[in-house]
Amino acid sequence: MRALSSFREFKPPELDFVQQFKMGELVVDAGATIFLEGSDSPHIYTLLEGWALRYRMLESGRRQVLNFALPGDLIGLQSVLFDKMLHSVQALTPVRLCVFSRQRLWELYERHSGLAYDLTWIASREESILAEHLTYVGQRNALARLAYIIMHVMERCRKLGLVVNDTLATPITQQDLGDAMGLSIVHTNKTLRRLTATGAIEWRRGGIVVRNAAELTRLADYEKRETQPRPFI
Amino acid sequence: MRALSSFREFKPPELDFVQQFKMGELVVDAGATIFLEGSDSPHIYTLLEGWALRYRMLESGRRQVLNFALPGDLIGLQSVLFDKMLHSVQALTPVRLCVFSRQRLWELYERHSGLAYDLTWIASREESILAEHLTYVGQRNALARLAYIIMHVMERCRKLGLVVNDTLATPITQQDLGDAMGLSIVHTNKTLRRLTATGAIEWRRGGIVVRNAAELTRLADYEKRETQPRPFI
DNA sequence: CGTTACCTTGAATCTCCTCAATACACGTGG
DNA sequence: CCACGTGTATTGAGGAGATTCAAGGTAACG
Repeated sequence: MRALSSFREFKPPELDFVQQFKMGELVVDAGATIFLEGSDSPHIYTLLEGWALRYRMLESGRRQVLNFALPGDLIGLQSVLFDKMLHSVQALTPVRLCVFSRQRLWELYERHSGLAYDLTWIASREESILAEHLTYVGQRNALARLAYIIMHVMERCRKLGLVVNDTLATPITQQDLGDAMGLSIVHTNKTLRRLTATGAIEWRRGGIVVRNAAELTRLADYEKRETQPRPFI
Repeated sequence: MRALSSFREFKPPELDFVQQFKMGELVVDAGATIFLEGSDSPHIYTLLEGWALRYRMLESGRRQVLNFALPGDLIGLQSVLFDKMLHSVQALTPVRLCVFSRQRLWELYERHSGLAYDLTWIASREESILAEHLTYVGQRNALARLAYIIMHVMERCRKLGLVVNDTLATPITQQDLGDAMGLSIVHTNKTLRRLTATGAIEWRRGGIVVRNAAELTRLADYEKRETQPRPFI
């Protein structure tokens, strides 16, 4: 419930609306497909707990990971705006979802302009994340790409309190990282070993440790672009 | 004025609002920067005439072209939602812009839920275009990437009536294409020559001719994802 | 204790990049 | 009208980075 509100305070009527907007909860197994590209679902979700993956599958068998979905993330907005989903979403762990009705979204736009604004904001933030990924995949080498995507995930998880002792427990595999940054699994592995060798991070089965955050940022050749949301007045 | 409405019919009150929402027109020279990354503008625009480029510049001098802006496109929504632009926008030709006030956007959300919905829709469509670009840059080779980006531009321009006799007059350079698809200028050129040699397209100074659309689609290894907007009820 | 998913490493190959040089088109000023 | 500068396109050569193929190794799980 608080998931959506991670970036601002709700007003009481908004909270009421969101509360009755909620249709229930759904729990899916690890590995299950939450949305299939091309499908048309009557629901949208917010992720309450667990990890998920947004991706596009090609006929060749190749996969482009678009982003990771974390608690608080809205999933399936596209199936509201378009007549079908344009990417798939898969659970990486057992996942708990909050279910909303697609129908009642019209009401949201008519009665709660603040929440409508938030939806535009969410869509636009997703866009800017993809823009950043695209910039890395298009313009940087494997080492910088992997350093970046690890930074990106760590940073988001840090804000959610999922990072303890600079350690993040995550179901992400090297295959996932490679598919996100347009690298083969072999090159991903070799580059990840190089990255570990610098002492910036440690890669473990089921976890990532950041040993030297400054070095990681440097290796990612990261140019900070801090943004603040502009609140709805 | 009709630019924004390219995808649906406006209701009379919405039309009224948009009409008085407009603050005037702005004309900029070819090469001028419309938005600079990191800046904070009190205006947003729609492109009425001409070509523009959305891109991110890196300190290293490399550039990632995110997308091309065409007549009807909204420019600068990010400066409303965030406290700054996260990419730059540059005019490729002399450009005519319709200027709107950022302030009055709140009004739009409060009084015209249909238009608010449209803004979310626009943001989400931009996201899905970036997802498709990312998929190409991440998963396909130079030939498919270039075939794709040319298809993409031609398709959008076709809908705007800018393509006559399968020919598009465009200010896009090989450098632009390369920066969009993450390829060096040299490799872009060589691959473009190969693409021309197949007979699929013809590359001219200031123009692209599609000689064999089916072949171009095949070379792009394109998997069609037709979408319809879901109208606001 | 065997199966499965994930990680690791070496070798050969190829795509794509950088460097370098040249050609072509267009506009400007002498 | 021609010389010149500038932005764009073209081509060759050499090399770095990434891919594919192939073969193991390791941890988790029933």
